[in-house]
Amino acid sequence: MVWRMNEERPSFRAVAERLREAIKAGQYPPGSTMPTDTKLAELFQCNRTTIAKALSELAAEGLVTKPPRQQGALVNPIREKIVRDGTSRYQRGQREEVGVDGVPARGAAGAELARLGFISKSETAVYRGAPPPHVAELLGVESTGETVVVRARRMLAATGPSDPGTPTQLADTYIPGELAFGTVLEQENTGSGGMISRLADLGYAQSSITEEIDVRSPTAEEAAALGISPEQSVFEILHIASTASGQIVEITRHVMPRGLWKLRYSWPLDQA
Amino acid sequence: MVWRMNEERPSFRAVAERLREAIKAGQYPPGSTMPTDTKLAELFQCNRTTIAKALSELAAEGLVTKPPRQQGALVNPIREKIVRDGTSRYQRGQREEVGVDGVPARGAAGAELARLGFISKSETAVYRGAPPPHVAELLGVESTGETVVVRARRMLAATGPSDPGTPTQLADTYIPGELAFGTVLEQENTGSGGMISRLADLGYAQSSITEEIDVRSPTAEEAAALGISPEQSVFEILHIASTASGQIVEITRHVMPRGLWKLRYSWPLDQA
DNA sequence: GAGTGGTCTAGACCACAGA
DNA sequence: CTGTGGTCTAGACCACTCG
Repeated sequence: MVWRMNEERPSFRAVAERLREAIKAGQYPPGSTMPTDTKLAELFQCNRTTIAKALSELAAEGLVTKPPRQQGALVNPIREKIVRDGTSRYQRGQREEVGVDGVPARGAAGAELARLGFISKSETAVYRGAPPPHVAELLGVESTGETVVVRARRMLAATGPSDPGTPTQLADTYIPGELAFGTVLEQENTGSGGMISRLADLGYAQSSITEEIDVRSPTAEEAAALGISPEQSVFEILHIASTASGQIVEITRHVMPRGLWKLRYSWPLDQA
Repeated sequence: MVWRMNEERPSFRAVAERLREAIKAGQYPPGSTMPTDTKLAELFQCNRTTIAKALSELAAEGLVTKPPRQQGALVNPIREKIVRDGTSRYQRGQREEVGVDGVPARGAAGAELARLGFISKSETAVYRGAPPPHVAELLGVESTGETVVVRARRMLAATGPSDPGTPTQLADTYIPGELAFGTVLEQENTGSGGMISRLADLGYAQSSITEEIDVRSPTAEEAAALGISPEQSVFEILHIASTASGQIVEITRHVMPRGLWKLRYSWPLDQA
């Protein structure tokens, strides 16, 4: 037997590194399928387990995904990270470009995707329900029954109209029922300026935003909906919008694969 | 042989879940050492490899660390996540409480740590050097030679003066040499108000901030310096400070274990 | 010298997918 | 049906640490 001695780094890491380079060099282009583990194991002269561990590293980085029950890992079609500019995306100028909803489809996110050569797609479901407990507490509603309007969106990046696209984020918006029940906010399409403008029309103009950012492991459902491997962690951004009087009128929970995004915030300093 | 059939979830995940609960229940208290893999394997009636995979999950979440060459995983002493409030920590009110440097030791971060029952410690090294390439580009300096003043800090949370503490973040600040060479910015202690006030004294008052947030795998050095397992990802926050004229006067790169922190940003909206 | 964690292999079983 | 990936086990070696 050949003994790979102290090669300074474990062999599964060396395999991962070689695969990483092969992907970057274009040997396995974006969107393509990699050889099966068995073939890679032959190629690298090692055990299938070693290949699996190496691919697991790449999956955690978001470079590839391993769709369940499908042969060969999938190379992520999106190469550069998408930038989410928190402070500019909700400003007036951006909002006017907004497409179907408060979170812009052709606005900030759409522009960033376009720069990378993708078009933005989204699926929306609107229904009455209850928010998760920590959201319910912030909104001051019960976390059971029908206390809020939920606007659940799934957003994707596609190379063209016929491409089903790669999921980029889940965004669930919760609006207290007393503001939203029976209003246009229960319609899928909220018109020009989106949800934020409609809330303003109803007398709930947003005046300040807080966003809380956490990184955690995805639930099985999230991993499936985002088409990522469970070893890749996700951003969870809790977007909290308040009126000038301090009332919280809307909370959106974004869940995004950590390998796909970069976040950016800009703000002026107090002049002392 | 006992065949664990389709138990709905793989056994390594079940083991991870039981260990997670045992830790939360206080069976393995914060800061303590868990039994060796071998003993856990006996306890759970499974192979050592299965235990290793379960512990690897917990390490990725930041619940435990597996220090190299030490027996038994270490339970993370810090239970709740520390909140880093990006928008408030650099405002004047916070900065006046600042201890030894621009990033507050007894300021914002110190207050958050105190709330969790910890005290803040830090180590600082100041020297002339070159920033990483992407930072050099932003600063408009070369990425070789001695082009900037580097203020490298390592911050820790400790339970008391005698506790060496748990590393919470690395923060490297880069200031262009033409601003900083020969000034008080090359001293370890920059006095009241910290680095930001000294830059203002020198005519480079900061007027706006941009922060870019990325989540990635740590380098081996970072994992060692932060005392985390390599499977846990880290936040990399690039903090960019500009003057009113748009000149970038300081860039700080924060590297923080993702399991230890939550980020928060707040800002007012344009009134349309 | 024993024990330990990290690594690697060989081999096995299963559910499932595609031919 | 075969092939595949996910999972698990048994067993091995190594570098290292601790008595």
